[in-house]
Amino acid sequence: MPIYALCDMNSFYVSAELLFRPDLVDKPCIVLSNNDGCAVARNPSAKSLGIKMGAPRFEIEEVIQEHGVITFSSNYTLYADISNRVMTTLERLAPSVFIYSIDEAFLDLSGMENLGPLERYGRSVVDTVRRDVGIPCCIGISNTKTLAKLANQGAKKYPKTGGVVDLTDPQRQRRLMAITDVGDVWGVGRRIGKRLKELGVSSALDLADANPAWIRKHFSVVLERTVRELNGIACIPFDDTPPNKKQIVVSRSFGQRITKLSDMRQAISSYMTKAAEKLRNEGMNAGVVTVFFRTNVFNQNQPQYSNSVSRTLTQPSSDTRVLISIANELLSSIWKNGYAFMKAGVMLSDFYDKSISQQGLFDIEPVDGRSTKLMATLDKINRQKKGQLTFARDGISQNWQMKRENLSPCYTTRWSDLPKVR
DNA sequence: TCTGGGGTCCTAGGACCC
DNA sequence: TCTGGGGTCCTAGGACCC
Repeated sequence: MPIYALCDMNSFYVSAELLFRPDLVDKPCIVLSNNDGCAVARNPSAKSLGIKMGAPRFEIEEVIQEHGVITFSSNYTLYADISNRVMTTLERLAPSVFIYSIDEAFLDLSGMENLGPLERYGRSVVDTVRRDVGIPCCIGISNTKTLAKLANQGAKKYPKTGGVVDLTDPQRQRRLMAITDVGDVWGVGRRIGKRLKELGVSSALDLADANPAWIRKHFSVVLERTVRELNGIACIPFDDTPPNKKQIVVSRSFGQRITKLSDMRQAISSYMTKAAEKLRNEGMNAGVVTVFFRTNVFNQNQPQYSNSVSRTLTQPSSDTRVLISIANELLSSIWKNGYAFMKAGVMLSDFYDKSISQQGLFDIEPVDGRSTKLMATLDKINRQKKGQLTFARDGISQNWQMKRENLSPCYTTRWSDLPKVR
């Protein structure tokens, strides 16, 4: 039987911020999403004030003022760098690591149960990450990913576990599932959780004991797999080779509403610049370009308009200039005056490997080697200093840029922001 | 007034073909 | 004029995740 450990950072974004602000550790702290829109990370002290994950800022404004909650705008450059450090540490400690998200990784411990108690191993991982990177984490261990996730939640929820739970024992699994809400099971979201409860399935244990065929009939194969995983049958492969991306999306809400086509052009062009950069990082060309935008769906008093449009390219490309020009044509085709737009984005999909797609049988245009070289040079310069070279259409004024009022410095990735020791 | 962004997987249904 | 069944491919939309 396989053995998996899930290592999950505690309040990751806040923990990353507090690494550089140890003076604030005892205060309630939260990190806000883009545009300072809602709370996406809270330390325990902020959680105890009742600030919920994803709560819009205007709803918690009172609590913030009353209790002096420290708010950080999200600083993804910082979090990505700290995440890299954690993952590198984990790779040193386990034979196989699958990075699941910026703050979570599965470790494959199969065969290691003979080397001593798994719980002791888990504790050594927690201690090492804490010592080497400074970030607190919890470990859950079991025979399937879904059970490892459950174990991890137990480790987070019950302090006396010391942040490590070995859930390989079936009796222990049942005990924990009995006191876990079905909505807290990995793979059960708000909708399905509600429907399950209406049908009398209210705990994780109820779900584990449900008939898989019945679940498949009333829900889906996805939930059926969850049932089997809760019973210790691994259905979700470990998968330590991340598959190639199938689509790239760059979208943002604006700091101020956009009403002019010229502003929207700037925004779309700058999103496409980012998307094309990601695409080249993947070593891919995109065959389909999509542009979309929408007004504020929360404000039903304003006239609403949202639309999206796609085009299939005759020649897949990763050239920023080509992609921007197509995106702008698409934008013109669906643009309407008289609306206040809140959000827009671009999507690239239908990817082809660069080295293969360049010799397609039906290529009409010869492959432009200069384009590839130009883009490579551009990426190199921008890697050294972000945003050094941009496309004129990205615009200069950019008054639609997102709001980030409490942005912390890039402590670890920009020389000028390096913390100073006095 | 103020409500994130970036992904994946699955399914139902339409278009089309024989 | 009547009008079956089976297959494939594609897309939109729903649900989930962090």
